[in-house]
Amino acid sequence: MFWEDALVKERVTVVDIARAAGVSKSTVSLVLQGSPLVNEVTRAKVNATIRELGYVYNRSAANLRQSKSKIIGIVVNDLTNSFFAELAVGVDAVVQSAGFVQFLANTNEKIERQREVVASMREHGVSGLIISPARGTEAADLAPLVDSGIPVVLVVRDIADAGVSSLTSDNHAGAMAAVRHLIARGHRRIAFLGGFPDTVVFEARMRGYRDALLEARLDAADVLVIGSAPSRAGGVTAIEQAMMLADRPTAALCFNDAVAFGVCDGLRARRLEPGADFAVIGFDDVIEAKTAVPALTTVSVDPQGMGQRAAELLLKQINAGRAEAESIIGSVRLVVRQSCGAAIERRTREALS
Amino acid sequence: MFWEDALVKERVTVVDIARAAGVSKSTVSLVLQGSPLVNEVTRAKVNATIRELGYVYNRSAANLRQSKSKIIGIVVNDLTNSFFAELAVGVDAVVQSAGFVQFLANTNEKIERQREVVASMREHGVSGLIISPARGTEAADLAPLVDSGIPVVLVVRDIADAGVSSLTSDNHAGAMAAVRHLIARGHRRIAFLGGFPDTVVFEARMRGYRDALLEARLDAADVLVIGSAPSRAGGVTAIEQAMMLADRPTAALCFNDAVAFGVCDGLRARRLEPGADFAVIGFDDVIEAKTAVPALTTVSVDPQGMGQRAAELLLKQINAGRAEAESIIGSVRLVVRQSCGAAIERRTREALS
DNA sequence: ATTCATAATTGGAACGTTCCAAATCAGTCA
DNA sequence: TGACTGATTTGGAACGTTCCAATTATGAAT
Repeated sequence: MFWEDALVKERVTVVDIARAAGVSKSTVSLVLQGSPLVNEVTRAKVNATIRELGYVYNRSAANLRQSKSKIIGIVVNDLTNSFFAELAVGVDAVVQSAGFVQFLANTNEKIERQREVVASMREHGVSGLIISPARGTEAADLAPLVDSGIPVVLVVRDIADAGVSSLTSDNHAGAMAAVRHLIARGHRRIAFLGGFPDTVVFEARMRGYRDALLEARLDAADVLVIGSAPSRAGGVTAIEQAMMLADRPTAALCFNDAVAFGVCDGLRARRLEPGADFAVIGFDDVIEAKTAVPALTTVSVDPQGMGQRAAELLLKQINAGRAEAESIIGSVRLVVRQSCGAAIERRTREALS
Repeated sequence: MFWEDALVKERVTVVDIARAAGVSKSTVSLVLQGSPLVNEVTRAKVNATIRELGYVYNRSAANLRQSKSKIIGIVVNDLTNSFFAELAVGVDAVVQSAGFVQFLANTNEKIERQREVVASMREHGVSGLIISPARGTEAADLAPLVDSGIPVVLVVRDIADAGVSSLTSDNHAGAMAAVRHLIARGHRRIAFLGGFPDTVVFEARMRGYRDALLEARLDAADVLVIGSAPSRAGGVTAIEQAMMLADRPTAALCFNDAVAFGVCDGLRARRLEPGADFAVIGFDDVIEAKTAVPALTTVSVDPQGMGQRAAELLLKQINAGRAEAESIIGSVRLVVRQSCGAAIERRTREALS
């Protein structure tokens, strides 16, 4: 074992570079920032010494001086859900290319946790924040952030009167499209399964479901909407409950894809084949939706693209200084695959003709 | 529209607090750090003014002064894979409780991207790094990090001679256990499906598979190991290829759960029921494994727990200054559920008796 | 030679903390 | 009273950048 003395030597700074390259620290700083003011040959010399001495830029110092950072924060309420994981990679992709790095925190729907992480991010001087707020978050919770002029963009769940930008999807229209499709396929008893009833997303999707039913003068019975955790496990319990009903549904729109997968699982547990014996439609279009069997018919909100757009919106606001809050409602489209039984029906129809 | 003048006023700092509370900035600093040196009444007074003026601590400044931060970095190669998402939430949970915040970056297996994010994290002065290295990462890629004394813990994939701590799982033993189980259930033609053959994880699991076969004097034909992307889609293609074989397998150990789900999908596409007509075993035990139908038999590595342990190991090293590199090989256990057909066999056996 | 413009470089004062050494305070004891 | 405690408090110099204003070098025009 050696004493590794080399490790103990102190950090190399711009003045070390300056001394070694025979210029002033100001010049080194200019080079670091890629300023066009410095002469090509000195720039080369400086860059050479930087490499040679193994200099690493100290962003803490820079942040302190300029009172701004190349950091953005992203806080989600459930990273375990593919939807949010994909959202995060979408964000990551664009912030990385912009030379930013992201703090990521998971709140697990705990509002206290959220308060802590947001405070911590503020102390670290994030330049902006993308947040999918935990259930029960109020405008007041975001106030300190927006008062201090930090751009915030809400994703997925909007908060009324928060005065910040938001990026949501057209949940109402998506749900309507899905239910209309089921009705067109001949279904008359359609359930709405999964999700926490006290969220604005649930509310919007459920309203879309109901409006489509009403439009077709169908029964929108309360027993047919069954809440649950918005997870695969929640889907299993929701479909079980639905199958207890005296007058069983023959199709369901699910709160999200995770629930839809759970519903398929629950169906199979009862020896029912999703897509053939029961139509199921999801919401989100997570990556597995395409490859699952049966492939999931779902309302595509493109989580990764949503993350990208959120990040772009945030960066725009950061660069613009203080920008107007804008609310974007992303459009959404029904992508018809196997799980709603459409393909099977087509096949039988073809066989008959 | 108002001109929101209030927003423009500059940041409040410790000297503002000091002035307002009638003490020196040193005292305020002491209070901030919870030092026992300060008198209770002044502490209270200071805390009051802090709240009153809406002070927010500037960690950039503190980091600069103390040349250390409360930031750790975590870089994963595919956040879209539930395994890594869960790993990340495990890490998040423990670092958050320790008052740290995490930079999270996704490399998408791009080694260039990885280089960039690691460099960026270094500039930001992370106190430690948890990394699941991208395919093809070499010890040399981590050298600058370890030379500068930043603790690093490798997760999932170890790198030979990197001189850093690592936390992997006993892939060889897990694979053996799984295959032994299949053999005990009467299977004789067992495939190994999915994964990139040039990774150490693949290598270890495949060796375990092979050793179990050899142990039982069974044929370990090369055609039965079929690589693919370690994803759901990869699983679909792998099983398709396996079913092309003249002498088809009746069971498969899959590289990971994502592949296993894909294999189930592919089986169903051919009207084969996983668990009844074909036994499949996964690897990882991601959260959906339990609720899927059929519930997935899999080798449990507890990704979230793994993230936690990795974070604990890292924090230990950070606190200890310079610690010995330790390699932990997490133990692993086969959790038998439905997809390997065990339950079904038991049922038929019971029916016969 | 002098002036002027332009290009390139530079010293030094910030930024908001922490931390050391030193100073002040309030008792206590001779 | 004065010296001696222990408990609190406090200036001021760092930390590694950036940025302003000012300086020097270079060359062209007079």
